[in-house]
Amino acid sequence: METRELRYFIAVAEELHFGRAADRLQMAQPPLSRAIQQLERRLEVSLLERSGRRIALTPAGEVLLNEGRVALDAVRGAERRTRRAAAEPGQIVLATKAGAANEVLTKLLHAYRASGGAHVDVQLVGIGEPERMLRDGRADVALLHLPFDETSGFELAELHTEGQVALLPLGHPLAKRKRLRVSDLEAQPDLPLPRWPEPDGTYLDGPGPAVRDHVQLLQLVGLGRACAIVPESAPVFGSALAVVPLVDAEPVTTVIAWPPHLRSVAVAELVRAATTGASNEILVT
Amino acid sequence: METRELRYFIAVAEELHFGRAADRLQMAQPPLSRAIQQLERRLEVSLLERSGRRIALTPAGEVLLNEGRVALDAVRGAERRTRRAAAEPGQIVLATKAGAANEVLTKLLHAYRASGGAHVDVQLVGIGEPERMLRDGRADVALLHLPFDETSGFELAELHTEGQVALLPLGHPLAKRKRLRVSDLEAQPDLPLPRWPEPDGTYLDGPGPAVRDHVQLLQLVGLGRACAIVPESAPVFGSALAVVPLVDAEPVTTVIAWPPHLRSVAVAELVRAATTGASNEILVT
DNA sequence: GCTTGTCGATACCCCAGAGGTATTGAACTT
DNA sequence: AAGTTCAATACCTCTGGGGTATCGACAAGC
Repeated sequence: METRELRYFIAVAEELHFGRAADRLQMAQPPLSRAIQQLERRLEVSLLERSGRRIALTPAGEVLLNEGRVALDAVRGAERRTRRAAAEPGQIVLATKAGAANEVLTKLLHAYRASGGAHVDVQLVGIGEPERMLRDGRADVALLHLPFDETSGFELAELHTEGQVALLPLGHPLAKRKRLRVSDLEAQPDLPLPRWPEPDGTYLDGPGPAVRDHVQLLQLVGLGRACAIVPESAPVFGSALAVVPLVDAEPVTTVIAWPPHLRSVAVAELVRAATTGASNEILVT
Repeated sequence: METRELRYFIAVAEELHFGRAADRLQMAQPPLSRAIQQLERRLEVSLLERSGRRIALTPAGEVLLNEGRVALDAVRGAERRTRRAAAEPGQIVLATKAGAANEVLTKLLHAYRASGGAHVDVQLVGIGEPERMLRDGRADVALLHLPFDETSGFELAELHTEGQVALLPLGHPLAKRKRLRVSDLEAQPDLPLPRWPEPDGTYLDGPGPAVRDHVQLLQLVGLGRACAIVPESAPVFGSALAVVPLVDAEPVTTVIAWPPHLRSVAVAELVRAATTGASNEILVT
């Protein structure tokens, strides 16, 4: 199976519409229809249910959609990392969520520099981006946050675990409490929890305001439009917000993640610096 | 980048010889040379060092070799699992090393059957094969053994941990001891430890006999040609061998592994049955 | 009911490019 | 210097991927 065929199938499977898929692939519809038929003939598998002019995925089609996405990411990752290895020899790209894991990151970079490591290009990006960048090869390592990021397929080392706190507007009744439970926050219809984007960038329906980044979140809380649950170390800047510990929120673990089977000495050295600096252990080897 | 190009490059990078690589790919040498040049031109990266008529990999070439292997496996895995999903709906292929993890496996299958799961096709295969089968899609789940198998890129759940024991021919001086250390075995030049195959099927040089499977191993020990270090639960059948506990051998952990991002309900159910039956926890989610 | 619009499949054409053979030319070996 | 090895080049063939025009089935509108 060629990556071209995979790209075509994934486009069709996601759009469930040959015309739109062809559009997205910048090609005409007839060759796309033919390519999918040919793929089905070669695999000897029916991937699409063509009842009338509606199309739906067969169970086998579902499998190829899921596995194909992973495979395509792996190919793209290989290509990008090869390009970067040639263009900037010895350089490493580290991706992390802007505003998160600040202390961990600075400690990590200091330890790495002290050990004489190569140049690290730190990319501070949006929600969910570090994971995507690591998957498609735009990054060599990433700092991810469990349980929010999907880490399957990566190798990990744990760096830091912390509790979460509630952010509330000053003057709110709950703001004076010494500690809170998550259910206390959920019981406030006037102060809903915000909605974060799904991996595909869309938002699920719900009462809370849709939120994109940390700054926006702080602003919304300050305006009394939402409350929030954030890791203890999340910066609150000078915002006039109340911070109340949560006793039953899931703890957040910061991990350093890298693609499997990595042989890059630079990345290995960075991981070593990170883990010995934080004196933590490796989860998966 | 197309999988064809990846296949070609990997063949050349492994053989470091266009003629042999072309041979392996069942094609003529000139089109292969051209394909690689074209790949380098498209990526704008020099992958091979052509000094005279010798060939060597550039650093970028090393990256592409490593990452490309993983990516190719992912594509092949997607294809095979799609084929199997269509050919045998609901069926799961579980791969494990023949003769290993017997009790764990039977307990697992019982728990799964009790929970009303689908049909499981159990493949008992050779050293290192379960891992390969999981990587290239011939299996949906595998029982692997840490620290021997390479588990990077998979999701895992721990099932069982056990110590290792020494196997010695009856009558050997060490056979009467109550316990041994690994260094005791290594200090016996007349009774070397056997050599197991590397992932590529070749054997490293060394004093011990090259060994392929468990039966062969038991025979060699019985003949007084080798000693062995095996997990406690490894079956010794009726062989007349001495079994002595080892106090400092690395413990062996049996894990159930599956490809990342799996949405198959059948596999999820099997993993659930395995972990609740063994009452153990999941390592990576 | 007939029309119109939508959407996937078919028919037919074109040419980029993948693969083959014959050959060259550079780099080692003897 | 002659011979050998091995990648690169020249040149040819033809598969098959992509385009346009069109058909045929189905749904909605009047």
